[in-house]
Amino acid sequence: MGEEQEQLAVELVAVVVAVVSGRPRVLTAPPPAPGIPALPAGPLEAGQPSLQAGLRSWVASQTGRQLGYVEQLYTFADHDRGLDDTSGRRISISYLGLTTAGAEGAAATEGGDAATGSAPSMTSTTSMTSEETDWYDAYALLPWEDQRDGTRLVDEVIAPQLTHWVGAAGSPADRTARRHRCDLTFGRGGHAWLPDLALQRYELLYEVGLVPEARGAWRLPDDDLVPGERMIGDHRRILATGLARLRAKIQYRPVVFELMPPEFTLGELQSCVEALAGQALHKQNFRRLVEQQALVEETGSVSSGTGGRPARLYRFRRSVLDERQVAGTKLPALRTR
Amino acid sequence: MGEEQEQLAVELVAVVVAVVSGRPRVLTAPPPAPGIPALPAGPLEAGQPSLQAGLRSWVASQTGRQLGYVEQLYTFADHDRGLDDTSGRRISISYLGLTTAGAEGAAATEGGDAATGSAPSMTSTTSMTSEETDWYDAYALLPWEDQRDGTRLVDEVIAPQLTHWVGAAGSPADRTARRHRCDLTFGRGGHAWLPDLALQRYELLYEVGLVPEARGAWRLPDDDLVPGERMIGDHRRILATGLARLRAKIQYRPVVFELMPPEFTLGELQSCVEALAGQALHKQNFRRLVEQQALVEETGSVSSGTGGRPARLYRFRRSVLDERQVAGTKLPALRTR
DNA sequence: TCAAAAGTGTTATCCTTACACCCATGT
DNA sequence: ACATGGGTGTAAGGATAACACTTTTGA
Repeated sequence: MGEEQEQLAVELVAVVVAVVSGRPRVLTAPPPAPGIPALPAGPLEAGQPSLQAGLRSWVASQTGRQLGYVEQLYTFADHDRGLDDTSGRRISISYLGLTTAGAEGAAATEGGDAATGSAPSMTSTTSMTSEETDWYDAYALLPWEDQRDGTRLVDEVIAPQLTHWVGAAGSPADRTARRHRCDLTFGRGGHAWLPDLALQRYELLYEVGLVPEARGAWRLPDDDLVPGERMIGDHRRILATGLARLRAKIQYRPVVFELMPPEFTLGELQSCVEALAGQALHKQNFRRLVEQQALVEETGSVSSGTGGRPARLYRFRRSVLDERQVAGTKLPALRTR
Repeated sequence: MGEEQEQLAVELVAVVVAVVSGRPRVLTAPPPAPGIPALPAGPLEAGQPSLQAGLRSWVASQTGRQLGYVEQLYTFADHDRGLDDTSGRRISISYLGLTTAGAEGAAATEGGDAATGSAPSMTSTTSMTSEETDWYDAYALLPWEDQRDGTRLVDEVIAPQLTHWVGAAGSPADRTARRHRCDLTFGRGGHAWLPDLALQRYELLYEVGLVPEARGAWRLPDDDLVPGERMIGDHRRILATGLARLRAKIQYRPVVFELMPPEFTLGELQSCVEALAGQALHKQNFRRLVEQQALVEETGSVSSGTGGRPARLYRFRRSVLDERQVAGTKLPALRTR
């Protein structure tokens, strides 16, 4: 095949998620631009036996953390990705990783390519968990994605701006198309809010220019921008991609447990799912669903000090990973608590 | 960030699928090694505004075909990918494309990155559909994936080989693990055959050495290999990835219609889904599902000469693409006809 | 004693799956 | 007439979503 291939720089980017005290967190690396957070990332190097291995080693060296579950997300490579520099094309292969925020991750799980746990870089044995500020609140970066305590942000800030954008369409047909799109992605006009559409929402905001990293003519003046901290380059887009994937995946695969400690109460499990979905769930139905599918088993002991009646402790039935390669874990999107 | 990045070659690979006379077909490019088919592929070039645009132009120039629906599949980049040469690392970004085999594809649909329809290369206006042999029968490449006419191949060829492999495990624990894996991925031992597991099945066969492209010590003698034509490099693995993705996606998104002509009967639609799934479906339920979800609308006319009673013609209700960004198209995997 | 969270029970509704049967055409 | 595929109706079972209610702790 063609031998005149363009030589390119390839970068690995990680969206590593944990849930701490009811909020999803993303692991961030020491930011190159002070004050602007960045995802852990680094160039693909020749010595790395696989993409996953490379990613693991970058995360380890930049954050002192061993990853557990990892899966490939998406490969970005277009020009015009909202990058600050104009250094030509850079290819970013992004991954989604899940851990518990507390302990160091242990064995490698799943993946896609076979990554055995690569040389642990310089930071393996010493538990050099950098300052706790490494775990960035995901909803500080994408605030509109948290719908648990009201929809004020969407109602009062985003919707009016979108309406303005709809009105500014060229033709009437264009206008209806725009309105339709806004209604769907932000769950307005009779449509339900769908947590999975996180990426579409970000892309719409970007297109409308409501987000500071949008470039060129579209970008609105600072006062009109939607709240939410920006990140380096297009890392916020990558984060939205990861969040969307995670929200979708949680509904048909038992991946939540990668975010839980070995023992947990059903309440804690529910609140973890709620944190990810950004939505409250219906308690009884959630419990039934989990039990009915035999995802967990009781440990026998109970957890005290939950504020009320002590709750039974459960552990994940690891065997379902074998039993149910595909059949699925339905943790559905209910609305009321 | 690190400036000492390794320079690498990046390749775009396309799995383009159509369904012709009840069988899924893959578009192949002029093979570099005679007799061994290859997917359309080519290096990423500087002039290409996006990955998708690059892919489209490679497919157009190698096969004279404009793509419609395109989505990113997976990025492969490990050493030891079963490549024939040892020329170091090559990164392959793979895409899944859908078309009707007959006419030239028209407008660009969906994607992920925004690709406007790129310069049509040299082969746009002239309908240079290369010889019909470009469309390779997908089940000639992955024969075990077609379960519609019996399970002889799995029962009589694959299962015995797998049993042998299970027996050759080191420890008893290893043996049960192996058996378990085989039972699940090939739907044996009481488990159902799951069409979505196409990739896992290929990977298992590769690992066991039942496939000619497997390298090194594992590869079994030619007589023990499983039937099925090989492809260049790891293109067969990429094909399996595409088939798995398509089978999964068809169940929750209305992508089948990308494979259908503008007008079709419900019977034709069903047979298309059956071809992809490699499984027969239950007629009445299929019809109800399609109608109930209002995926199609009648055109008013009927198709004659279907062998029996003339069937009503339908067309896809394009508007569902807006209405149902996520909510989904359940075309489920029923068993009986 | 009261708030807070855990946990149980029941009901209506919809979707899935399956079965049996009738209709219209070409040969 | 009969084979072939198109098309309709209906019934059983299970999963979902929503109700209301009881239990056990800490403050």
